[in-house]
Amino acid sequence: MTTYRSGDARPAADDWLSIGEVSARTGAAVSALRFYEEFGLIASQRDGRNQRRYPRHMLRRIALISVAKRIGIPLQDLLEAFADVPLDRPPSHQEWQRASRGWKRRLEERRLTIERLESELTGCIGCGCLSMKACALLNPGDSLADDGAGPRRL
Amino acid sequence: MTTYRSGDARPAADDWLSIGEVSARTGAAVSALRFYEEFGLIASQRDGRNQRRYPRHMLRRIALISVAKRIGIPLQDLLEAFADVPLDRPPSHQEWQRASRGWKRRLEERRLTIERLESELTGCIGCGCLSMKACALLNPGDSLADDGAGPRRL
DNA sequence: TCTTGTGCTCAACCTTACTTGAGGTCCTAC
DNA sequence: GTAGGACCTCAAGTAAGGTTGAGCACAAGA
Repeated sequence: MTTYRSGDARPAADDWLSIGEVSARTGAAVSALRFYEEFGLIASQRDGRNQRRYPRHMLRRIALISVAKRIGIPLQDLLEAFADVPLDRPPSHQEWQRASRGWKRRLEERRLTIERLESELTGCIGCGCLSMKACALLNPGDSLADDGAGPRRL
Repeated sequence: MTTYRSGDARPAADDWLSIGEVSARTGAAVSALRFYEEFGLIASQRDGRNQRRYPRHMLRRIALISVAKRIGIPLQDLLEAFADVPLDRPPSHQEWQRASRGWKRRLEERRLTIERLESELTGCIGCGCLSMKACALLNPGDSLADDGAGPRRL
């Protein structure tokens, strides 16, 4: 992984960061940043030497991408989540708010799935009933056949 | 996707299910079940015609795998999570409990990450401060350089 | 002048988690 | 007796999310 520490390179201008600096400050690999750019999730401008320069507001965007990655949200979804957040200038308060509402919806869904599974593990397996039929989470479509030989008690 | 409806085939014996039946009852594709078996996550016996037969307790295991998949837990992790749950017989109450404790730890970690991100979106972006420096979640390593041109207010 | 550091492009490769396809076996029904 | 359905194996393909490597450019320092 080619990740460079910030300080190895001087900023070209005060408000623009090199790819190495962005990598050091966000924890995203240089190659990942180029990949995100190609994917359309982030954007950069080029300096006189054809090197990428990132405005500071891109750091927040990249940080959000990294967090989303940690919890397994696909990049395609991020593209939609960021749809109304501009790439070419610092987003306004309203723009972030609009985007964050979409984010929250996605996060909430994910959290609820996990919470259901957690309570299943406590309330169903934990209690020892081991019932497949009674378990709404493990039978999402509720479409079990009921042909005999049901759940067994130990 | 080759998923068969239960009822298309008759069970060979009351307590053993064919791969098609298991697929219909768990929602997992037939090809996925074969893959899980090769991976070591599930197991089957063969009947006289070399066809897979699954004991009923395997349904629960597969259901848990499907749920874990929905929340993005890698199969490798499941292998560890299931390490002490036997494949060859219905797991005992204690065995499920031991395994479920490991599960709960993993789930809790994931849920906490999501909760932190949710509260960030409300408390930080939502409030409009847009502060990169003050945001613990977006700066996990807390390793930001502090070279001027800080977060901007709108 | 030569090396080192940072950056560039493009193509190939990698891992995870499966799916698809080719070619074959049984069994049942028409 | 042949068609169809469910199953088998093994090999190859796919999509996501990158990483790695080759080959090159430019700038600064020893």
